Amino acid sequence: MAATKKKSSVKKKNTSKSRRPAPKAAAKKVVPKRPAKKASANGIVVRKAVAPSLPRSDRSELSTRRLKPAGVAARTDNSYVPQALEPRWQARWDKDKLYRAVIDARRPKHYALTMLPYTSGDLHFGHWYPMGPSDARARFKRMNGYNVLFPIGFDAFGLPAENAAIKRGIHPKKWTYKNIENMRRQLKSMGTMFDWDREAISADPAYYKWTQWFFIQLFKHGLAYRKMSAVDWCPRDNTTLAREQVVGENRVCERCGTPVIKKDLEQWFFKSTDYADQLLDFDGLDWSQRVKTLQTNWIGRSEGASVIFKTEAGDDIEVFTTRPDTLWGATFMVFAPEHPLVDRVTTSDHRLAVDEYRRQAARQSDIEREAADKEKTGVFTGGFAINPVNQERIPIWIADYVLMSYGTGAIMAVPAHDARDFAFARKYGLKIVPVIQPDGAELNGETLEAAHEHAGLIINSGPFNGTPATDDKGMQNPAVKAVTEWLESRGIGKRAVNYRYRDWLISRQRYWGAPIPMVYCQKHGWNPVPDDQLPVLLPEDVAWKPTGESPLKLHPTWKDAICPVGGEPAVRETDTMDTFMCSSWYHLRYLSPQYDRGPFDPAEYNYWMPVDTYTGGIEHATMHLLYTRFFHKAMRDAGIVKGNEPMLQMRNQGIILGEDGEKMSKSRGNVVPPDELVGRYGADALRSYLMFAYRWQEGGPWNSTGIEGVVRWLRRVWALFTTDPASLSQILGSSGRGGSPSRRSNLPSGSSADAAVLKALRRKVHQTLQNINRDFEAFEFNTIISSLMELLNDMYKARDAGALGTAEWHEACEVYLKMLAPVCPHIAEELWTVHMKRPYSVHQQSWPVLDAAAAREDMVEIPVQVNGKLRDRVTVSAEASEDEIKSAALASETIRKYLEGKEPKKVIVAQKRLVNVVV
RNA sequence: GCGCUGGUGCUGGAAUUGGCAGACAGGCAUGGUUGAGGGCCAUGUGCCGCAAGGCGUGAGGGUUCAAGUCCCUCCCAGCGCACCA
Repeated sequence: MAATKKKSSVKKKNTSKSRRPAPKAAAKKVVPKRPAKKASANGIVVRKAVAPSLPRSDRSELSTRRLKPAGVAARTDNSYVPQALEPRWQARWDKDKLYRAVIDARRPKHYALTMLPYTSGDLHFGHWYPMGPSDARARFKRMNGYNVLFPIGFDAFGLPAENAAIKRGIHPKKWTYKNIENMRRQLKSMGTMFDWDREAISADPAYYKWTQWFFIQLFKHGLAYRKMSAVDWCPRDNTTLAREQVVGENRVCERCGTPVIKKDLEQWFFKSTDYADQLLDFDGLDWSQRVKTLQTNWIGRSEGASVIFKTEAGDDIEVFTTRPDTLWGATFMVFAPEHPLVDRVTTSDHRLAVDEYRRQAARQSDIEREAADKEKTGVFTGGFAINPVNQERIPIWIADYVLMSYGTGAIMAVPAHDARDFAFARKYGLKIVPVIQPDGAELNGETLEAAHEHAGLIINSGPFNGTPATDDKGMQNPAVKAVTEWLESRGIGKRAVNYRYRDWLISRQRYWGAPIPMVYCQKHGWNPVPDDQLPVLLPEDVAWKPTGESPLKLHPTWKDAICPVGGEPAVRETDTMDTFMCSSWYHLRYLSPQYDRGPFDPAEYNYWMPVDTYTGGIEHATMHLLYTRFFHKAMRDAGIVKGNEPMLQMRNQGIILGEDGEKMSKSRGNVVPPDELVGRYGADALRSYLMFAYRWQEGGPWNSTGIEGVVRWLRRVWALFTTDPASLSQILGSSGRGGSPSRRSNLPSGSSADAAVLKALRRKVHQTLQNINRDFEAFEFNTIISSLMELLNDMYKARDAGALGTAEWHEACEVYLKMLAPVCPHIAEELWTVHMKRPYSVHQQSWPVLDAAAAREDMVEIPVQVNGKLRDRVTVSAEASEDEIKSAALASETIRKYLEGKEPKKVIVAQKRLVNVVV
């Protein structure tokens, strides 16, 4: 995925909080939280030693009352040292190919996909944050019996790599592949279950061969075309950009923030607009409303009518309007300055002014021209048009608020009911005729102060007077519908739909990308390179610094080719493809990265596709996520893939900000380097902290003290499972299967726990399991960790109450480590395999089965309210009837006191969970 | 302007379908353990109040026995789109 670097300001949380009195807020910003501690250059607190602090946790354990006599003084070598055990397990899993995913028709498949990283050099929190939890969830699915494919690869082509390479004077290829090596190591250090045998790199010839092949398929199906047009050009990166890569009010380059300019160029486009309506259909997609809305707005569909006006000379002027019901109020027309009919309608006495205005408009940048608050300007052409509904002769103006790029470049202006037209009419003294009368008002064009853009009854409109018009645009508006049908019956207009969406511009005048596999000859025009000549290799001996010309064009021989049709000398296309083309199909390459008879092995496709869950950033909503949907639909129509959508379920994580609440960036010095944190706390701690500290969809600022919480938790986990040799032997002793939970282990236990303690322990275990099952499915990772913390706290209490050595204790330990395994794969493996001596690997165990009956409470504490206010609680059996609960509540002395002898008006027993007494 | 999110203690955040607001952590405070420091353990910690008690999920209203949750109006913040006819 191409890295998106948006300049937009970063989200600030807690609005209500930021409204607090200024001094406090200011103080909060300035005063460091931990004044006494030394901070390193990157803002991370430096402890005395980078290595884990020594066997402290153990010692603390020893100091607890119960364990003191246990005679474990020699245990100091047994502390939790993630730095030692994590790499050991990673190597073992790797060696054993533990996470290799192969087709297995007997098991249900689960394709878990996380957005592939861009090869920018270092893994940062932008990668950890989505990948850690995605990995945990993939592991959860795997333990639940799914055959899980969780692949990874690298988005390796593109501008950022090329720019970085230029800056350093290294060849982009060298730079990129060096980064990949480093990133691979970092991804492994996270303890992820990626199937490395399926790794795919978009800059490998074996990969881009098929990217090129897909281009040719699009071309063959009429979906790739070349067109001369005014395209967005980044003057700094020296390349064209897709509409989607131009962002913000100031229309800047999405990567470098430079304002883009327009340039007339002949470029390759994909006809993505053919799929506009299908892309608006999210049926069957479990995606967030946010992404669906972003895509819907981006496509910008509007329904209305196209209406044919005539010039006095008889030329047709087609306009698009969402409000054909206001046609009778169209008192002038406005053309975009570039409109082809401008020359023909302009009269000689207005030519000078018109030409001058057009020159000015052409000189202005898009930014100036599109500024919404700019006062509208325009000039009269001297020409007139005939309104087809009432034969009125109306003046034609040109103005730069009408865009050639939307609709037809000409509009009918209805000043009485459109704010822009109104402003224009008032400024230039044009006629204003109201055609929609709001309830109880009498609009007058002379005195109207603002356009009336709301509902009312149609007036001044011949056959439609009296028709009610609503606020709705499109055919939901009865007036629009009626007028459109009338226009159609008379042949002067028809129903029409317009989109904001543009075709996808994919040509790039840069070096580091997949060459566009097309050849041009004078006789046969543009033709695709034959399949047996793919890939069109990207040459390495090229001066790849951007000059504005495609670097490949400057190569002495590369562009020389033979026309595949007639064999004449021909020229290769020297532009490369937008990297978003590479990332539109990477999920398919993962299926069979070595396959060379097609982009993917059909057998793999049939088993694994579609993607079941997709995770990644929302910043790609109108880019990658829209492109890949378009790509899939186009390839479906070409018969290459199946189904309507490539990714069924998607969840988007938020962003981790720097500790100062600002977006992490090197220049701000607030970047938190994951490698350093792994070195200090271990991957398990980092994984679980990132899950615990935020609502995953929200993200938030990094907090270097907050991580201490999960570090403590993991030390306590370690301590519980390792400090007491008695518990260890008993766990081993009862580890044979078939031990019914209620049966005591027959090993010497010294257990003093009573049945209630054990029952409560088992209840808590299964309640936790129930919650964790639910939370994994719902991507609610923070409560998974807090549930595990809660259970651990209860296990400590149960241990202190003498639960050690019982079957319930054994079950709790086993279930605990299985639930911990997806979240903290290393510590769970170590405790499971080494300390509990259970069969390697914990990651190949099946998920614990929920005992719903055990999770149920048998005595419940029921809050009793009087008039909705909590006054007392009564404890009743979970089986108690509503009547029994009611009498128990009314028997309470506290409640009787509140009743003051009166009879309650009403007593509500809510789902056996609460009693409310109404007096 | 339009659209989508969201607003809960000092902080991050919990709260299945409307049913005990503040789980779990961080921070802070007090005590214990320790040669010291760190670590660990225990207890406390929404706000007001001496207390009884009252108040409390952005603001105001409504529905309901009961509202963080549903409805209406508004405010604030983030993000997206934006002269789109």
